[in-house]
Amino acid sequence: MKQFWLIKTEPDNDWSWSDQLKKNIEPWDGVRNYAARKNLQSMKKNDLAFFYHSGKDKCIMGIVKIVKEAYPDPSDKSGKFVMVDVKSFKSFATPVTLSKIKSINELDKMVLVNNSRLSVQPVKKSEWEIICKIAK
DNA sequence: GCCAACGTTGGC
DNA sequence: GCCAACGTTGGC
Repeated sequence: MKQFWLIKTEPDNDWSWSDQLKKNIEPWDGVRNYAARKNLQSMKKNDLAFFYHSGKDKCIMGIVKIVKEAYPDPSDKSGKFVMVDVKSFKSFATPVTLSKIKSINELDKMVLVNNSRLSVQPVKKSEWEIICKIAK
């Protein structure tokens, strides 16, 4: 069964949606958190993930597709952490902001709302569909 | 193995 | 720029 995710990035000093669009396929490296790693390892090829900007924007910019499942992250010397490859999939006509998400009752259980610090989060199918509807 | 102290993240 | 929340570290 296909699963849904949300991955976060800081567009100013890290990686932005426009960078992602330029590159098309890009390894999602640099995750150094065990909860996030667990989620990365649960990702399956062809799963979809929201691409979220933290910091100034605080909105979901679009969707990426997982094109390669978890494999060792070469930027991690300890060899403990993994990364996946993601491919640009769809750009939202209207980015979905955090305040919008918070204003919707059905979305108040989202990990994004309750644990904003986790950088790789699972998203429920129902939540996914609501957000896609908003973004068109 | 517990837990206090510290550092980092991210929304406001 | 502040601070709350959380994760990690390290001493015991």
